[in-house]
Amino acid sequence: MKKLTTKRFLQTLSEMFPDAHCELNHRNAFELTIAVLLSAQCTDKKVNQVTERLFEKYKTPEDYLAVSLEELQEDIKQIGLYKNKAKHIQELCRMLLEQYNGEIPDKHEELVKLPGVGRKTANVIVSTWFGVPALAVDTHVERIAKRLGFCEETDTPLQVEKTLMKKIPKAEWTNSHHRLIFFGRYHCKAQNPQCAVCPLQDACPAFQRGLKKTKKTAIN
DNA sequence: CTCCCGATAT
DNA sequence: ATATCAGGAG
Repeated sequence: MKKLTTKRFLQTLSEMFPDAHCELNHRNAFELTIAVLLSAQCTDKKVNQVTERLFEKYKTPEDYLAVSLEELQEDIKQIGLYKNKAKHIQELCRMLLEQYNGEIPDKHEELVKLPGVGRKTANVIVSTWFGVPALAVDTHVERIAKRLGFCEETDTPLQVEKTLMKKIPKAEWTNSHHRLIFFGRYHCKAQNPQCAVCPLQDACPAFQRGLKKTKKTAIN
C-alpha cells in the first residue's frame, strides 16, 4: 500500500468539501461559545434545534443568570449532559461579567479558564470567530487521523493536534479542521464508513485492515 | 480513569 | 439493544 501524503489528503478533502464550515448556528462570539459548549457528545443538528429557542430567550450573560439553574436545565435538557452544561453556562456567564467585562476573550489561554471550555472548544472559538489558526481535535478528527494513519492509535487528542499541526501548513489549519469534520461526519463515519466510494481507499490503513463494513455480506 | 445523558442511527 | 454524537471536570 502506498503512503498517503499530506498533500494528497488535503487536496482530496478540498475537492470533496470545498465549502466546509462551522455548522453550529450563531450570530456572535457569545452564542458560538454557548453552542460549542452544548455540542459536547451531541449532534450539531440537535444543538441547533435547541439554540434556536435558547438564543431568543437568552441574549446576554445577565439573561442566563436571571433564571434558576433548574429552569436553564429544562431549556437545554434535550442536549444531554444537561446538569453539567447548565451549571457551566451560569458559572461561565458569572465569570464573563466579573472578569471579562461581559465579553468573550479572544485569547486561547483565557478561554480555557472559562467553565465548560476546554482545549477543543477554545480552539473552535479562536479559529471560527477570531480568525486565529487552530486545529480543534474532536471525535471526528481523532477518528480520521487514526484511520488514515496520521498518528498512533493510542494518541490523545492533544497528541493528534500536535501531529496534524506539524503536517498541515498553518494557513490551512482552520480550513482543514472544518473539512476533517465534514469528512468524518458525512463520509468516513464512525458506524457506516463509505469505504466503497472513498477516493482514499487505496492508501487507507484502516480499510486494509478490513474496516469496510459498508454492507452486510450475504449468508452463504 | 469515571461520570455526565438525551436523541438518533444502526 | 447498542453505538455514537463538534468534551470537560473531578
